[in-house]
Amino acid sequence: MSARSHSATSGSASSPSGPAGSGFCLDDLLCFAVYSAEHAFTRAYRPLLKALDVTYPQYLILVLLWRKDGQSVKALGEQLHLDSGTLTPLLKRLEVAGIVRRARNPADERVVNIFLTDAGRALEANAQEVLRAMGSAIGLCEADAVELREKMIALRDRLNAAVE
Amino acid sequence: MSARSHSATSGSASSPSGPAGSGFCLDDLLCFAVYSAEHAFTRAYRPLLKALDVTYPQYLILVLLWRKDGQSVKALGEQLHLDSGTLTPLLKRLEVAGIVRRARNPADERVVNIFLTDAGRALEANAQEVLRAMGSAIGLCEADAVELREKMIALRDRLNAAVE
DNA sequence: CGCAATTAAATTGCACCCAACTGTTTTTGC
DNA sequence: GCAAAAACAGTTGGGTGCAATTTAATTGCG
Repeated sequence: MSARSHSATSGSASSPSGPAGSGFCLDDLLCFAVYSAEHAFTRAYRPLLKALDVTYPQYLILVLLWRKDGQSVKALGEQLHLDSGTLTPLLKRLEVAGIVRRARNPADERVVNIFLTDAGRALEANAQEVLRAMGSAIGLCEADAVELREKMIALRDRLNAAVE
Repeated sequence: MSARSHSATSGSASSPSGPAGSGFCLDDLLCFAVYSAEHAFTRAYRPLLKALDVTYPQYLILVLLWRKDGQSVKALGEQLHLDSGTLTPLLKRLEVAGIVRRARNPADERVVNIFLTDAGRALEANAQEVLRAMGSAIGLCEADAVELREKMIALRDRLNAAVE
């Protein structure tokens, strides 16, 4: 008898707006709430990141590198939950843009380490402005944002665990 | 003096795991929590939806059509926050799969209405099983799931409002 | 009525994301 | 030592998502 909650059954009284059909409402689904919030974040970031000339996933890579430079493709992938099929072309684009440098690890030729260029490091200053703008767009006090973030991380980890 | 919270400043004491660098930690960012939770949902749905032979965005379209058949491309797009550039090829794939039928609206030839086929309607029964499995993977009681969902929807709407 | 503005889909081009596979390099098990 | 297994990045192909443009149909205003 494990957890059995739905948040998304076709439940009797949960859809005040439903005009027709037998199905459930999209806004009843937690998965859709997360799906559409994610798109809203991407949309909100887009104009801000245009100033840095990077996309949102590229920005997440930069966040990791600003914190710790020279990480391997695998290490970056584990933190973002992305594999080389996504990362290799993305990192190549960052390299072409002059933001990172890719270098085989001499001690282990299987590994490629990613290093920020001077230009890549310089972007961090601009990113502070992005953070500030997003903080105000989110429109939550610090405590509420932290609580929501922790719940999302916990949800993510449970979902990942359920897929093994 | 509008809202000014970040949930994501490089804040003093928020990163217990931080080994290096000047930047902030990825898990400190609410946007990343949502980003990775969304991917976790997609990953969790993938094996379940494989039984129906549809992808996750295709499933969301079906949820809308099960509720109300014959909606226009525009109507579907407004509910999913997607435009015709995404929907047209997706709906064509559903049509090729024999799940929906696309038909120009005789009353307004600009509009294309999407109708479920018998096969498309038949999938709804299987979807109940998907819902049940996701409910247990989410691992939240109904009340917590509803609360989290409402907070995500509110966050999404604030973000969308911030982009105009 | 007639034509400009608007609306709906479709198209094009680019970036992301994943599954499946390939080619090296390193580690392991004997 | 050396062959099998594992690890890592890269490649390919298909689906998603969005900006910008195009085409066709409708509306609205003079």
